[in-house]
Amino acid sequence: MNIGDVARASGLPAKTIRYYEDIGLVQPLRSANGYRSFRESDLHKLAFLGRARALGFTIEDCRSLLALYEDDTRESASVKRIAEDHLRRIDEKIAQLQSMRTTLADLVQSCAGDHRPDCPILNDLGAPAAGEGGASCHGASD
Amino acid sequence: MNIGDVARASGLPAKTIRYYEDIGLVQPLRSANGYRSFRESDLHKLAFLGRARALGFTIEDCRSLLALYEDDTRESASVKRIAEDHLRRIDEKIAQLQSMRTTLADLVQSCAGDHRPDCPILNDLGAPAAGEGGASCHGASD
DNA sequence: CTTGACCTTCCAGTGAATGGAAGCCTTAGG
DNA sequence: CCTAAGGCTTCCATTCACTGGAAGGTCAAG
Repeated sequence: MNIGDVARASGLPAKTIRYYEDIGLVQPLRSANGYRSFRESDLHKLAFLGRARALGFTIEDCRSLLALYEDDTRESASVKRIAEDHLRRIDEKIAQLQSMRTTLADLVQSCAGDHRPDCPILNDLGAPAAGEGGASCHGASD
Repeated sequence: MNIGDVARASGLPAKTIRYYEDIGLVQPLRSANGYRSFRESDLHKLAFLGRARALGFTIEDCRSLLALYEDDTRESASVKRIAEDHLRRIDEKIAQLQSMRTTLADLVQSCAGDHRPDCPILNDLGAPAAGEGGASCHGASD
């Protein structure tokens, strides 16, 4: 299979597949013409990677998961640990976003959104109201 | 004020403040020795930026918000539009993370996490169970 | 022989910083 | 006067996971 076939079959862009080869996640063979030649097992790996990435695992997590997947002496505890760590990171992210969301929704709600310049959103960003409802949300945004 | 003072006062790392100058968000003066010299108004802007970033606004959003902040002929509708768009993006992100979370929590819950190799998490990533609970979560992860 | 769809490599850019190296400036102490 | 510490400067590289694009080789159909 050439890269285009694999892209269609796995749902991953060809660019991404090349990138995954670059960083050593898959090692397709090469045909005489220099084209990548993917085996079934490569396709299977790529599908695995696609699903793991869709669940938000980092590339390094994916590398570990793939190694465990191919290791029949693995302990499921190792897999679970990675998944639990990731779950925790997701929960943190959700909490952070929800905190932003609360503050932001308040601000949006309080803004008239008309032709006049008065704006509680800008007021808050310029100098958060002491005590209640300031944009005092902590933590990075990404 | 030198950059260190402003960093302490605004809570932003000096590196970040230099970066904000680089991309034109603040324009501190320079002292004879080449050091950046921040006015009160610069500090105020940086505090504004810090709060806007903490709410997850992008740098480009911040640039627009800052321009509106300094424009007394603004219409609050312009501000509200930016905030509403951002709120929508946050909601999308939360929804996406929650969908991941649901699938992942199911998988984690179903994994024994012991010394044996059998692992529903890897099984699912390797070939999602048809019908129910596959890692069929769509959309990018960042 | 040409066209068009593939494929290749390499380089650059994304967002929003962050880390580090190499080197000037300033101030306090000896 | 010399030195050491700490602050400041610039510039370059790195992060993460791709993505876009240029320049060019390959292949099958007409």
